[in-house]
Amino acid sequence: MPELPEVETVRRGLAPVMEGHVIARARINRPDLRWPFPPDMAARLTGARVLALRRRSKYLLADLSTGETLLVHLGMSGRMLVSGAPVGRFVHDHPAPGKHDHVILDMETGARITFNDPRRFGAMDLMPTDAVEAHPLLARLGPEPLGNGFHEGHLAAALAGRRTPVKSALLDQRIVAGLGNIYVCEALYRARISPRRLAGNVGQRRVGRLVPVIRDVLRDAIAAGGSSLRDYRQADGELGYFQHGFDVYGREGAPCHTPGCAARIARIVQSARSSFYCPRCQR
DNA sequence: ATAAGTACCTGCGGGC
DNA sequence: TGCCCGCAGGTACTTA
Repeated sequence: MPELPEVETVRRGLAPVMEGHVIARARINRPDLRWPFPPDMAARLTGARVLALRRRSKYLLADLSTGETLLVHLGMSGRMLVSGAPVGRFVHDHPAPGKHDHVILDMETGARITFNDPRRFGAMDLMPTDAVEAHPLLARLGPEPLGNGFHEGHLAAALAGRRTPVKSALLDQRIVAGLGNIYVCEALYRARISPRRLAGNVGQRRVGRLVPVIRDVLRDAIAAGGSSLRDYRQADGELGYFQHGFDVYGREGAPCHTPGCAARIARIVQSARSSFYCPRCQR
C-alpha cells in the first residue's frame, strides 16, 4: 500500500521510538523478503544506535552509529507495529507472534518494532551511510515531490516527447519519486487531466497545475496520516495504513465529487494497473 | 532509448 | 461451506 504519505507517516511514528536509541536485539525470521537480506544483518544491527530516521521516496533510512544505514521498503503490504513503548497516549503490549512477522527489532528501551509483510515485496538492506545515494535502489530516483527539485521546469522537461500516458509517466520513479497508483489518480483528478492523455501532450498550462496539485495531494494525505496516528490507528500500535477519503481512487461508478458534475467515476486499466478518473472533468 | 508486459507473493471478497 | 477468479497501495526484470 504504502506510497510517500504512508511511508512518511510510518517514519514519524517510528522516529520517537528509534532515534537516539540502541537496537538491543534484531531477530530475522527468514533469509529474505524480495531479495536476500545481508547474511549478517542481525549482527550488524545489534548494538547500533539509531542516529536519525529519514525518508527518501518510499524508502525509510535509519542512519546508525556504526556508519551504516538501514534501508527499509514496505513493498505492497509491509506494516510496522510498535509495542512496549509509549506511542502517543498508548502503550501496547508485545503482540502474539504473527504469521508474517519477518524482522523484529528490540530496542534497549523495551520498545519493539515488528516488520510484518504478507506479500514479501518489501526489502531491507544495509550500506555505508556515505554511500546511500549510490545504492542501486536509490541512485536513479527522481526528485522528492515536496522538495525544491520538483518544479514546473523539471516536470515539463521530463514529460516532453514521451508517448506514454501521463498516468504511467507519473508512476515512473525517475520522473518524480514517491507517487504510487492512488496519489497519481488523485492528483490527475485535482489537476483535471485525463490519465489517458499522453505525457508529451500535457501542455504548459496543465503541467503548471499539476506541480502544486501533486504537492497538495501528498501534504493532505500526510496530514490525514498524522491525525490517524494520534487517534484510533494508534490504538493497535500499527503504523502504515490509515483511512483517507479519496475523490476517485476505488470509486468506480460513484458520482464525481466536483460540484455540478453528475458523471460517474470510471475505471480503466493502464500498464496492468487500475486508473480511476472522471471522464467529464478530466481532459 | 522507450514502452509494454511479466514476475515476484499472500490474502480477500465476490460469484457460483 | 468451499472453490475459483480477479484484484490489491511496488518495482525489477524481460521482451518488443
